[in-house]
Amino acid sequence: MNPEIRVRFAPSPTGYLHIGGARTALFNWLFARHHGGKFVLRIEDTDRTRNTEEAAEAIYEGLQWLGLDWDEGPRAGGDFGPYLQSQRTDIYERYLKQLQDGGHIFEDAGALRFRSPREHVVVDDLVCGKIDFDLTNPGTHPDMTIRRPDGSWIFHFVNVIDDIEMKISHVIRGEDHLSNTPKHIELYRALGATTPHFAHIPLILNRDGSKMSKRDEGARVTTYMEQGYAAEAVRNYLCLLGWSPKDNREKIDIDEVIRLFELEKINRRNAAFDLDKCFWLNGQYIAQMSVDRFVELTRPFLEKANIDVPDKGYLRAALAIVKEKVKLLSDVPEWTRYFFTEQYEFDPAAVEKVFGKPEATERLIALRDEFAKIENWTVEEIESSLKTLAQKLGCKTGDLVHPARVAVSGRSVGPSLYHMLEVMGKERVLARFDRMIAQLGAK
RNA sequence: GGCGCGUUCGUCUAGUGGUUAGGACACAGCCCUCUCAAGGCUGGUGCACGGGUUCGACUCCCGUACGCGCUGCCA
Repeated sequence: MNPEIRVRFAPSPTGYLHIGGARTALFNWLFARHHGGKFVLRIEDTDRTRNTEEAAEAIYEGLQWLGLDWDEGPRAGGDFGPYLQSQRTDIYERYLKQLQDGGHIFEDAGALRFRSPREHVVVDDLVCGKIDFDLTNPGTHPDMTIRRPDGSWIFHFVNVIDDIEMKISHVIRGEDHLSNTPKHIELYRALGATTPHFAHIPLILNRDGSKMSKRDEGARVTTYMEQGYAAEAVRNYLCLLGWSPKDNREKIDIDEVIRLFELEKINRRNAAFDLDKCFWLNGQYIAQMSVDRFVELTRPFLEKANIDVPDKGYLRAALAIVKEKVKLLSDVPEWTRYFFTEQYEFDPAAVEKVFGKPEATERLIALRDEFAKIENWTVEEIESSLKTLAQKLGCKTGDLVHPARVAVSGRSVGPSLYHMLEVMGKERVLARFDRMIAQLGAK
C-alpha cells in the first residue's frame, strides 16, 4: 500500500519488555499495518556496561507474544541492517566525519560534542501539535555530547543516524522524548537530511499517577505471560490507553483497530494502567475464545502444574465447561485438577458446610442409587434424575447438588454440576460418590 | 530553578459554544440461579481553580494550582 511509510521500535535491552515500551511498539505496529508500511525493530545497545544478547531476547519474546511482528530487524533481516547498534559503528564514524567536516563538532574533555546552531526549533508533532523550542541559550540547552571519551556513542546521535539510514518516515515514541526532539532536528539539519514526522504518545503511569518503573506490578510484559493473560486481551487493553475507537467499544478486534488507527486520534494526556480493567477484558477474551484456542493456551499451565492428561477428548470437554468461569489461564489447573486425578483434595470448609447436617449423607446415597439407573448419561438425564429425586425427598435441588459437587470435586465452587458430571462419566462419578459415602460412614 | 506537555466520574474514555455531560472497569443493591462467575436491572460520584470573550462556556483565551517529562559523557 505505502512502502514509504517506515516506523521503528527502538528499545534498549534492559532484560525485559516494559509495558510502556510494548504500547509504543504497538502504536508503531498499528500505524505501519494501517498504512501498509514497514515496522522495523532496532536494538539500541550502545551502552557497553549493559548486557545485550539475553536482554534483547526478552524483548523479542514479549513482542512475539503480543503478536507484534516486525518486518525488519534482528532475526527478520532487511536491507538496512545490521539492526543492533553495537554493530553499526562504521556508519556512525562516517556520519561523525561528515559533521566534523562541516565544523559542527568540538572536543570537550575527551568527549565529542555537537555545536548547536542556537536557534528556535519548531517541532510539528502529529499528536502534540506545533511546539516552539528556544535553543538560543547555551546555559539552559548545552551542546549535546554525541560520543564518550571511550568511543561509545550517545543515544541522541545514533538514534538520529539510524533513523536517517533506515529511512524512517515517522518517529512514534514516548512523550519523554518530546523535549529531546528539537536537538535531534538540529542534527538532521546539520547532516542535510530530511526530518521525519514525529508523534509523541502519552506515557503509561501507575494507578496512582506515579511513573511506572520496572519494580511496579504489571510493568513487565512477562508478568502477563506468566499470570495467564491472553495476549490478545493485553494488546486490546493497550490499544485503549491513549487511543479509542470513539464508539464505546471495549473489546475490539485487532484488525478493526488497524483499520481505524490514526495518530491524530491519540490523546495527549498520560494514562494510568488499570489492572482491574485489563483483568476484566481478559475474562471477556477467555469466555469468548474458541475451545481449541483455550486448550492451546492452557497447555503450558497444566504442564507446569504437573497435570497429566492422556485423553485429549476428555481434556477438551473438561476445559470447555470451565472456560467461561476462568479469568486467568493460570487459574485453570486448580479449576480442573479433580477431573484428572482421584487424588484431588477436599476443601475442609466445603465438606463441613455441606456434610455438617446428617441428611446430606442419606441424600448422597439416594442420589447415587438414582444415578446408577441412568442409561443415557447426559446433562438432561442427570438433571431430570436429580430434580425428580429432590421432589421425591421433599428437599431443594441445592440439597442434592451441593453434596454431589463436593463429592466429585472436593470443592464448593465449580462449573455447572450437570455438565461436570456428564464430562466425568457415570463410572467415575459413582465411584467418587461411593468413596465419599464410605468416608462419611467411617466417621 | 528553566523549558515543554497535560488536566471530563476513583481509573480508561466519548462529547458539544446551548447535552438530563454518554460508555466501560471498579464499587453498592436487586433479579436470575446448584456454587462461583456470567448476564439483566438500578444507584452514586466528574468537566482542577480564578479571570476574561460571549446572550450563553465543560467546550475559546489568559493566569494559577497540580501532575508528568526534559534539563546526563542514561535511553
